[in-house]
Amino acid sequence: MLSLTARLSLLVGEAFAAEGLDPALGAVRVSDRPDLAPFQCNGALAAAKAAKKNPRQLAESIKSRLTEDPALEEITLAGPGFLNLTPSLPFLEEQIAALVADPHGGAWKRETPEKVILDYGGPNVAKPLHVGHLRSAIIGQSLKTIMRRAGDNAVGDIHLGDWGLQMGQLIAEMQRRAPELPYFDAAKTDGFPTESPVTVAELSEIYPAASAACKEDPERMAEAQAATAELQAGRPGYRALWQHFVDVSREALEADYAALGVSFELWRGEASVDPLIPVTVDRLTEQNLLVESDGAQVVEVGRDDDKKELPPLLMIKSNGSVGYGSTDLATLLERSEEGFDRCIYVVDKRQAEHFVQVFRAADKLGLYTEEKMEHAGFGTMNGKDGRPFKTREGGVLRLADLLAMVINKAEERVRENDPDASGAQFPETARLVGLAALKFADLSNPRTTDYIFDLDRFVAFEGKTGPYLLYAAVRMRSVLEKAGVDAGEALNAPISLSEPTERELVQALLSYADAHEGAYTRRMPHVLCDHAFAVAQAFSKFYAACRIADENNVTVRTSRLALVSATLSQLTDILAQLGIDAPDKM
RNA sequence: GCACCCGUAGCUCAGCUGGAUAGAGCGCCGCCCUCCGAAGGCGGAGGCCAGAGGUUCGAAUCCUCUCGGGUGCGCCA
Repeated sequence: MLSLTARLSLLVGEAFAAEGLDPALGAVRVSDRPDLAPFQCNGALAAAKAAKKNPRQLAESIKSRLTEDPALEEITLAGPGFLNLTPSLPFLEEQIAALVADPHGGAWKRETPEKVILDYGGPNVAKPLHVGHLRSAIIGQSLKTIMRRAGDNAVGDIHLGDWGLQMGQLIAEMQRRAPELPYFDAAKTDGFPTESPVTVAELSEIYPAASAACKEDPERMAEAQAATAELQAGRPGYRALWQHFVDVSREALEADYAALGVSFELWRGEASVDPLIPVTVDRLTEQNLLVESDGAQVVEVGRDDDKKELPPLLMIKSNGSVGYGSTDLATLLERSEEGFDRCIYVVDKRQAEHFVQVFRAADKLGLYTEEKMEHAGFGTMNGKDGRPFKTREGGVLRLADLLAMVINKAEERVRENDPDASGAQFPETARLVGLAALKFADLSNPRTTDYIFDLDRFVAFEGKTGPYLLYAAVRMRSVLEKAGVDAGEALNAPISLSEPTERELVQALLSYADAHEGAYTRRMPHVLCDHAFAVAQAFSKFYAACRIADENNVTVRTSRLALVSATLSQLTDILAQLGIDAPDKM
């Protein structure tokens, strides 16, 4: 449904149109001066500039067209031509009633839903998830849910990193450590053991060792590159060993993502498109897009108007192996066969140039035009030194460790707060509170900016935090329960407004569509976080100022309960889009 | 070297399709539980929006330059 500002914009827009001006000038927004009026319209200034009229005079005529409108309690003129608007109580009551009746709960609705593929995984096989993966997973999951809420058919693909040099590094390292394993017998073509020779835990030790060895020793690097090429060429022993790596890693990853509440509809990886690489290469060749350069096969993607020379997309490396440029392009070919309207990559923003290369190559190949593919890049979590976050020991913080810390802290807090210490629900409550803290702390930062990772902030439970939102939701549920209202059901009683805090809460609720649309179109969950916080805050003020369940006047009581019910339902809806579940109590 | 991003309150950050007195949270000071959950509410102190020019009736927001920080720039992903 339309937000309150959208409704008011229509109204004021008509007045502008009646003056022979662009109705878009009637755009109404939340006021900078809430002391004067809750809403304002600055269109008269812009209109006056274009039409070379006196802004104050113009605003005056707009005002006179609206003074009698029943939707407005007051419209005043200020300064050079600002219009200050106060919606009338009956109008607000009518709007909140419409919101309660709205089948979409006041959320924004896309006119033409799209099929969207979101790529927000990208974890590497053999590497445990660390804090760097948190943003991709949480933002991607949130965007997916936000888009679904708007009506899109959105699916997530994990896009496992299972096909590049790191696989060759692992194989080469294993070969040095255990050359007697059958996987390294080049003559052997089948009958490999079904049991993995390594566990995930072992892999997570082997990988960094292999990576470090390659970094300092060119000979080791050469071995790894050779192994990568052979793996990709299909050497049976390597493929068998690789499959074990993938299987054990996937099992661990499934558990890790499940613990985070992040899901994927597609569990594909770079390797799964390997058969499509020759197809992609053929197509590129047919269209004369593939050129030889320094022994490699590349696609030129630079343009004359580029401010900076863009390197070509590397399709086949000089040693015959393929990298992520090739797998990403082949993946787009695969996805194009199933069809999508939009493909969004939720990946570290430092990859921006890579995606420009891939998108341009896909465009040249005729798969999709560039604007159908987006790189929704996100900023880095930095340490206090302004550089990518490292633990005190200098390593990366594992996601599982971070989760455990946050949940432990939440459990301490949950225990303190429970006077009768019944305790049965502690672990689950603590898990929900901890997850909410973690997710909100991350999502409330704008997607694109880097931010300082502060552990204390991630485990904070006061102020603008996930637990604050949960606390508000829990109190709403508690009030409804006390009054004998089923919290799960919408309470369809008329809402009438008498107190200022009720009015403010209603105004907050009626801006849901704006926040949802903003979060959607900008791919910015933090916009929704801000709205959720504003709603929770408006509720807390209302709760502090007004009696609800124990209000004597039955009409007022019923109205307030209905307002609480509407608030709870909206807050729950938003939390779901942030990937946050609320406990019953906390 | 070239390109991109950032510099807003003590701290962490919003606001940036130009509009009135620049917001939030934390921290700090003071107040509020004989009444629905104080993980809460109310009030207060705290800012030449990095600096300098420019465009405009109007600039944190747009343009230029300077300083400071970050990131990226083909065979890692």
